[in-house]
Amino acid sequence: MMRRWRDTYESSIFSSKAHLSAMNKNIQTSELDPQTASATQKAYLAIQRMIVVGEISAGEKLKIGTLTAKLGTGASPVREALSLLTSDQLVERIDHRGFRAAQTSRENFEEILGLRCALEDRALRQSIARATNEWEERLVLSHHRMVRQRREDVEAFEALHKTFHMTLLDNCGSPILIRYCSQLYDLNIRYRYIAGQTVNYQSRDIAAEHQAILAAAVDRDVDLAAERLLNHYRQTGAFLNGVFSRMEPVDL
Amino acid sequence: MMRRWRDTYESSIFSSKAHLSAMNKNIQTSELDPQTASATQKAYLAIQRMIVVGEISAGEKLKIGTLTAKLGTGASPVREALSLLTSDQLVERIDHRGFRAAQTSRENFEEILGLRCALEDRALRQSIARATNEWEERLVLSHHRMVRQRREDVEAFEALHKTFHMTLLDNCGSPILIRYCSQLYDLNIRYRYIAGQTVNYQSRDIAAEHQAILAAAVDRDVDLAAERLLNHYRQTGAFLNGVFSRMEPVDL
DNA sequence: TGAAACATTTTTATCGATTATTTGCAATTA
DNA sequence: TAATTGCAAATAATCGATAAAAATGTTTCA
Repeated sequence: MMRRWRDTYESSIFSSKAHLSAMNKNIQTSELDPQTASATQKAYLAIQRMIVVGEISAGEKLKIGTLTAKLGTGASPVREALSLLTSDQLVERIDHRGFRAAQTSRENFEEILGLRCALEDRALRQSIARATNEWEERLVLSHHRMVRQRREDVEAFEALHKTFHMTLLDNCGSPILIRYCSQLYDLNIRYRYIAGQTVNYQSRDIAAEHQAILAAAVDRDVDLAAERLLNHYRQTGAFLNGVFSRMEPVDL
Repeated sequence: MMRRWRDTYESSIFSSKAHLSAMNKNIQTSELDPQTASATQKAYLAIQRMIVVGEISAGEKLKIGTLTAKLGTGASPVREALSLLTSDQLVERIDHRGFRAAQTSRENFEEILGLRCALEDRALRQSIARATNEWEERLVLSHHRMVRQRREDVEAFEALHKTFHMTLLDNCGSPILIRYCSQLYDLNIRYRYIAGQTVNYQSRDIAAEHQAILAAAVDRDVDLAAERLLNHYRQTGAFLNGVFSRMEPVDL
């Protein structure tokens, strides 16, 4: 019995939070349980996480030896993971000189913000234009799960937050666009971690903003949803820019 | 004497055609001569080329063993190159089942075309908005080189064609956007090769279209240049779609 | 004193071999 | 005959070791 290649890909309404970090498809979406995951997968996720949350700081050298020791795996998987992360713009490679965590800068942050707004605007509009009940339900569900999550567990919340935002877009029917949005999301989050999570989300009512975006999307009001989404990002962007202004350039 | 990391990156007006295939920065732009290039670099370029020009057909299995034999290198570089190509959407990876050349389809082609128009429009507008003499001169030069190249040498022409199109965009000041455009360009070219090079460029006067785009860019007429560029792509898109309609779905 | 040349150490890149997984085939069973 | 199971071959993933290159430190000589 010939099994089709594509059968391996599976997607479920009840997708786990682990799916997420893998949304940009550099690694397989299925098989993410610690048992079966390949060494490369584990290394990819581990290093990505370390860079995004800032455990590895910008520009830091990523020595193969150090990483193999820390991750308890060989050089090949680490190397492959780093190659993958290079494509995500989280790691820079220079021939014969190895890898390092991508540099951060004000310009880079603003580039990401601007591109994100442009691409997510497009994706959201297409997503809503192609809306189905199935998508609408997934959206409501992902929002609910995000709301329910305690804010104290930052990483858990961030995962659900990403799921919500990506669910908004994932009905757009354009896998490449989704991938780019996912990449830009991760790059952006990294700056949020740099600014410090606690400081963030103070004066604004983020929950209300999310609720409003959800409502507009469910109403299938394309313009309103897009406006609210971009506003959401731009406000966060302005807030982070304010934080960065008060930081030493070196720390950014 | 402490040498700064970034010094390795260099960019010159007189960039060679080899730069090009590497523009999406998965591999190093410098050090591309066959002597010093790393095994990974060589494998990346070789496999990318084979997939883009169709020597490796869509969906074809990419066995590590076969590739190491063909490229005369070990498994690690091949594996790393394939990982990189996965991020370029030219290769699909499935865990424990290896790699294969990305599938092609009508939807995929149209997705690429649409995204390309959206992203290049943005990039071109930014590029022109930030125009300098230096950029203008590079642009004229890249156009001249493309015009001068004999059409018979398809690969040489394609390289210069890409250089011209990417030069149009590369003043936009957004490395990530450039990278995405470069990726989409390569994905698109692949479909041109599938349609067959000879058939292409028949009834239209491509040279005139290029000339017109160049003129508008040099005049710094943002709207006109963008309109002409998108038109250029849409016409090519319509042409290819016509070709694909007459092809068996299997061959696409 | 300072810069060049050399040697030493560290680190990266690559290879060859080993292990784990999947696939295809054949035998078995309902 | 169709599905299932078990086995063997093929292939992918990973490891450990080696070769190549870069970074660092030391000496030599102007």
